[in-house]
Amino acid sequence: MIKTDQIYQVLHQRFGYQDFRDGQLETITALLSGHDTLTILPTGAGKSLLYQLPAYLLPSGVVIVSPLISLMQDQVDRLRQQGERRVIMLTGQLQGRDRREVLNSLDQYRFIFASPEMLTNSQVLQALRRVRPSLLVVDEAHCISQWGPDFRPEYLLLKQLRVQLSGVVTLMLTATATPQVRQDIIKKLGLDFDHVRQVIRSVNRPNIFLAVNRVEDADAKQAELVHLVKTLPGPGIIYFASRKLATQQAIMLAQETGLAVAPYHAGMAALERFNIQQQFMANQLQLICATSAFGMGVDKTDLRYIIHYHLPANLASYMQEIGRAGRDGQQSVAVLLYAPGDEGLQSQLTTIDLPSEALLTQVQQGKLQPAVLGEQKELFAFYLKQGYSPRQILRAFHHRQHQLAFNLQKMLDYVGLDRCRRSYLLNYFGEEAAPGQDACCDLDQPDWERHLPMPASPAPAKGPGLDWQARLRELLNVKSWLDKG
DNA sequence: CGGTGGGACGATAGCGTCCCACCGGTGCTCTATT
Repeated sequence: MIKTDQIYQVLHQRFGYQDFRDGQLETITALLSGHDTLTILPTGAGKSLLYQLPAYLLPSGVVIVSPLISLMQDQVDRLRQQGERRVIMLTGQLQGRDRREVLNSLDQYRFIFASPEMLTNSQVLQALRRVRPSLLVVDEAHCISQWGPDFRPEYLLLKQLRVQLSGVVTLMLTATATPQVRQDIIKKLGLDFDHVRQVIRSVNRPNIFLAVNRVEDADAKQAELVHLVKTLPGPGIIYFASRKLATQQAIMLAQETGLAVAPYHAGMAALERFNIQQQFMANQLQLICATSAFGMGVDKTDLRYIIHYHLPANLASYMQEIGRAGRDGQQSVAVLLYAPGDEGLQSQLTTIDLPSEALLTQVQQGKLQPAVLGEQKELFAFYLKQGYSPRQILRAFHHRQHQLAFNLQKMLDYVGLDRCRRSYLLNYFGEEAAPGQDACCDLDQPDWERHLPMPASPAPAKGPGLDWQARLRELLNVKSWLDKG
């Protein structure tokens, strides 16, 4: 049994902190006494320490499941800066002899980072079984619920991974999860809800003002967007549900406002995406026009506004996206622009084209190639390979469709509210309504745009060789934003 | 659902209008060609 003073000793000596922050000791104690734990803490609250510290008290390695290679890279870099050398990242980059060597000596690593896809590879799994890890960490655990069923189904195989690792103690980490999502995460990992310790802190962000600006049509929305970007101090992010529009509006806003703007979406080259994120962090860009691809791992503290040009798919995504504002505690705003009919795009995006049962059956029996299943062929092939019957698969997807439609409806209900938006959001996240506060939402303060105590924008950085306008021209010249839409 | 691009058509020489089909987000890994 590990004692509390041993925990503090590691905290002082290894990490150089005097004391824990809210939720940290509770989580670490639960893990070290063998309890599976779900911890929900806001970004910046020190979630990495929750597994880094136990790693120095446990007898074997810690496996961390992460949805993005860039997130893993950040963690690996940070650990190496702290002087930790026993860190490895298992990705598709690691091939051939290097890969064999790493897998053969996997037990010498203290921190093993990997994607869910990599963890279900049979060679990796075999190596992991030899390691007998002491702790499995699921970072950004809401991805299991959000992405697992219809985008990255390997997330659902983590349940089997846990069994094969003899029910390894599991830590689930996220910044936002509704009660429904919490239950879903626990269930999809094959854990028993009643036996999982939950360390949950409020998702309320009192310094983020909430507003919905209703407009008549696309033209009015355009005008409102320009008005907001000219009025609100930056830096900021505008979210779109289409790559093309994100790119077009970035160009338009650069011209209209003279700000340093760049688009960001998954159709752009990795290097370009990396550069844009770096420039944004360094204040060389003041505004990003992005799809939902932008955000995870973006830890910029002084974001002043998040505007949504389109509806997000659900309130959980909305909360994650607006939660990127105001991490410095200063006044910030989240404005959702809504024109009648906007929900059409999002409802289309969340519609899965379901094949007929007959077609699925023929693919299952090998009479037809999975290609006949259309764009979602890999997804359906995955479930068939897992041994589900066509009927089971279709039933599950019908259920999923209802759930997605229901979640979108909740998002629309938020738009149409006639009472405090914050109370509604907090209720949705299973919390009591917060006590009244000065700057809350547009329904309490319709004239908010004139009265919010917004801090000034930081001066854009203009170091030598960091001229954003030249960068913009360069990007425009290669037309890469437009070609890859 | 709504925006957009292409083609047909009409009325008359360079272009407007209408209709229809199509598209729209998120990332990992592995494998076969340039």
